[in-house]
Amino acid sequence: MEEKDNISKTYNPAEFEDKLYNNWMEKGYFHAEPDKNKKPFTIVIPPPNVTGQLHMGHALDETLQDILIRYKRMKGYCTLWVPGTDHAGIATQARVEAEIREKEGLSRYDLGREKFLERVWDWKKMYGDRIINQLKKIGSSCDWERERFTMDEGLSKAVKEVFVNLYNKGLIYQGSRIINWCPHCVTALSDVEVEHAEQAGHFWHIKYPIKDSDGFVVIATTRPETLFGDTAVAVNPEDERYKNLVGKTLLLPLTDREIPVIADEYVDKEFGTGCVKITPAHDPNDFEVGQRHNLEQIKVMNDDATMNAYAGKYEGMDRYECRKAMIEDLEKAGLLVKVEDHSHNVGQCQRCGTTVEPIVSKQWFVKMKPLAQPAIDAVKNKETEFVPEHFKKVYFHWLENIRDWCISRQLWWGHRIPAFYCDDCGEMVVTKEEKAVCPKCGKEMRQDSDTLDTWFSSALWPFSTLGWPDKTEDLEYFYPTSVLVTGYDIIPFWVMRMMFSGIEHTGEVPFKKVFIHGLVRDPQGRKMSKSLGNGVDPLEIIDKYGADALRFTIATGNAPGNDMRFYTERVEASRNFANKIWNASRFTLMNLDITENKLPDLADLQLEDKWILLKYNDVVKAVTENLDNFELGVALSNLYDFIWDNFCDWYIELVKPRLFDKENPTAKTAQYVLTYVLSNTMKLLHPFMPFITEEIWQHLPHEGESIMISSWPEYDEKLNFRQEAESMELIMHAISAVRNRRAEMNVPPSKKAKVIIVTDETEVYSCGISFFEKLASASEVEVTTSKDGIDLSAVHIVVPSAEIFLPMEELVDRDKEIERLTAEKKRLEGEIKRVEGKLSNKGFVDKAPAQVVEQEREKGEKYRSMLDKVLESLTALQ
RNA sequence: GGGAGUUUAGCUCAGCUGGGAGAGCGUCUGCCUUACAAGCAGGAUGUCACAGGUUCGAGCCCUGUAACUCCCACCA
Repeated sequence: MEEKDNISKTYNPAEFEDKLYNNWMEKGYFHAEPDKNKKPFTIVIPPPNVTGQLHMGHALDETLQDILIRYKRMKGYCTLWVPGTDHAGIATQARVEAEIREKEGLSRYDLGREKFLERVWDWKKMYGDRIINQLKKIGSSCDWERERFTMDEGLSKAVKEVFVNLYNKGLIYQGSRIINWCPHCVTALSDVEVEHAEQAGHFWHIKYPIKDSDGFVVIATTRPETLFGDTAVAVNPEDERYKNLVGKTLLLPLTDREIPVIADEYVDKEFGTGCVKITPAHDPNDFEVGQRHNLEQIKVMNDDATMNAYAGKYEGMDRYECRKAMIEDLEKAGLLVKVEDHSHNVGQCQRCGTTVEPIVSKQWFVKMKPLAQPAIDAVKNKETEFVPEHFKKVYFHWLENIRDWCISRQLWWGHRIPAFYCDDCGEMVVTKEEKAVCPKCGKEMRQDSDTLDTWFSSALWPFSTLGWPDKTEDLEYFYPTSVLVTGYDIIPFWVMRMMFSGIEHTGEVPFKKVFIHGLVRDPQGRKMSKSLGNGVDPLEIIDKYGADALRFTIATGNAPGNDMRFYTERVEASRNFANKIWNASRFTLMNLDITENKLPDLADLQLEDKWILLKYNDVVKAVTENLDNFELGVALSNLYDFIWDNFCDWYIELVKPRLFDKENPTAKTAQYVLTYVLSNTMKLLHPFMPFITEEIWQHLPHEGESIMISSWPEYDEKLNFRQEAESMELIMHAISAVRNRRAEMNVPPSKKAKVIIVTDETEVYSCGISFFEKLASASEVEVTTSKDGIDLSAVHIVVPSAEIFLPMEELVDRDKEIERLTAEKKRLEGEIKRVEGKLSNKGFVDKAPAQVVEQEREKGEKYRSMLDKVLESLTALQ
């Protein structure tokens, strides 16, 4: 829209999106500083991984946040949207390791910790901006001056502070527990990082000979290779079959070890053989049994899941190789009783899919129970509310069943655990300092080589990004944040952990609302994923259809919290909507010779002006309310309907005769109304479609620099032209009815016909004469109160307020007309019957609200009067 | 074994606190009407999963059933 008379005929977003975004950035509209005269509205972005590339999930997440932020900004809040990225420990490290291995054939151990970390930082510098630039493409109005990274200096400080605090409170501890070990990533994982999948496996029944006897017991196992770590066989104390075995000694097959038979409640008599091999170092249940019976823990695997020396001749084999080999050996030795098919749940590493090994290991843990309770209470007390509300059930379910959080990772990329050890005396110190000296022997201490779970730093994101632990002005003003926007899949990883962290460390909930959305799926309903290759690249969509079209698609067509399927066809429809807006604006601009944007003198307003202003006023109210209730999709469809159906299809058409008639004194009024309504509608639409709305707003007469810092339209009581709008709608209804009849009779628009309107509302219909001429292809319009002199066998249309006659004799097919009127008669009779049924129901009349009853009465009257007219017409035809 | 969600037009989905079933896409008819064919006008298509219940009135509330999806869970 460079020049008023040189506006491109179709919407071409590539021409202006980047230009507008850069301008917004240069002007500093995204930046926020604490402003005591305004209320704060804060969102922190769910930080995407530095290694990541923008996908549809991000596009959805960012769009929703941007809608809220832009809306609140226009509403006059001091709005801050904090952007940033996450270091994503495992993912990033794995990525860089793979690259180095591929290009140089080296492993991270070849490089050493320091050199390797340099390489990761190089990688981060190179690719860290990529995702940020992609976020900009969809129009995100983040305060880029405040961009943060989970491993930058300030956030690292917060991480240490939290670790030391929790340690001092006894909420962080080190312990040997069964953890999930990924042999591929070579690190411990927390429970949530393990995904369970049903897998077909086997149940091997193996004989364990009883010492000094010919007897044996049979145990059933799905994991025979852990046999080398067995330190007992357990039976249920109530199990009569095995009572006399308890206390006996068994010979562990393939080894020269002896293990006892013990009794423990944990064993289910009904399952398997009723005898369970106990491997405390490789199974969480066995671990607990082992604790109760004071059994030795024998780890039989190395960190890469190859067998260690305890496996004897199988040492060095991979766990599955070993399994195969030992089963063969057991069979040869006659110790294998049988093999059954058995499917069971197997844990897999969320990142690489490798089957995790439960393994006993010394790790750091966060004690969860004391932290979980306040986080549960805060949601119960509505200090933080979920939208949609039902997601709080998921949240409660997690927190109520929570177990301690394993936070140490055997990775190099991440926050190093601030614990130091003295190699001489074994002393340990936890401190925020960079270095530590042994308090006992004065020797320089060695820092723990492990790093923290990435989510440990993410959990602090809402306050660490605002300067915590320092008491900054930002923290004071912007915290707690207003809304957190994220997908339901991330509730256990992140939402929950931010909640208890915020409450524990700042004494306040980190956000007042959690706005949960669903997942973006492919047209078959599958999750979009790299391996399936079914992902749609948001950047390609933006290139082709524009960011606004993508945003529209994503923000509409589904309810909050539900998954959505992504169809390119829907983006096309969205782009078409943008094109519609574009052309309506072109039309407006082409017919404009005013330079001010203001409401015209209300006394000059015509019927259609009042109608569109009322509709506009209604849409202001609806959109505002829906945005306040997080019903973004509903708000957007309010705008879609208003713009397309009301503004374009009706108002522009209604106003054309005036605009094109230079003599018409109300032509200017129409220009003012067009400008006012269009310009304000662009404001309402701006949070959803920021680019096209800015572009159009700039070309219309306006005040201020940019639509994005203009003020949000408000409902205006003086535009509430209810009665005039009703009159206008009578006319519109009649026009539609005439169009309908003409279409049914296949009358081309070029063939004009006379229209005679018989009505009591002559004043109203007289106002509508020009509309009938323009919109209903009328050659001449006569408005009268009497049917005298009208040929009643003409085409006859009955609408609630009038009867309309189209004297087009050559087109009237008598039989068809009778058929149609008979059908209409039937329909009206049906309606009348329904209404009368209702009204004769005493229960309805007595109990339904008076207003509803009155409505029914009016309907009844309307139908009866229409029926009379139809009957009259039928009589005349026959 | 627990928990959650979904079930509405051919497809994908809306339907706010219960008061005559909607949109987009697709489809059919007619239109290149000086903003827009990425368009205009008009049309067709639904036992709102099923069975009960509450109510004057149920797509919406309650109970149960079925199908699908997802999450959680240590039966070796």
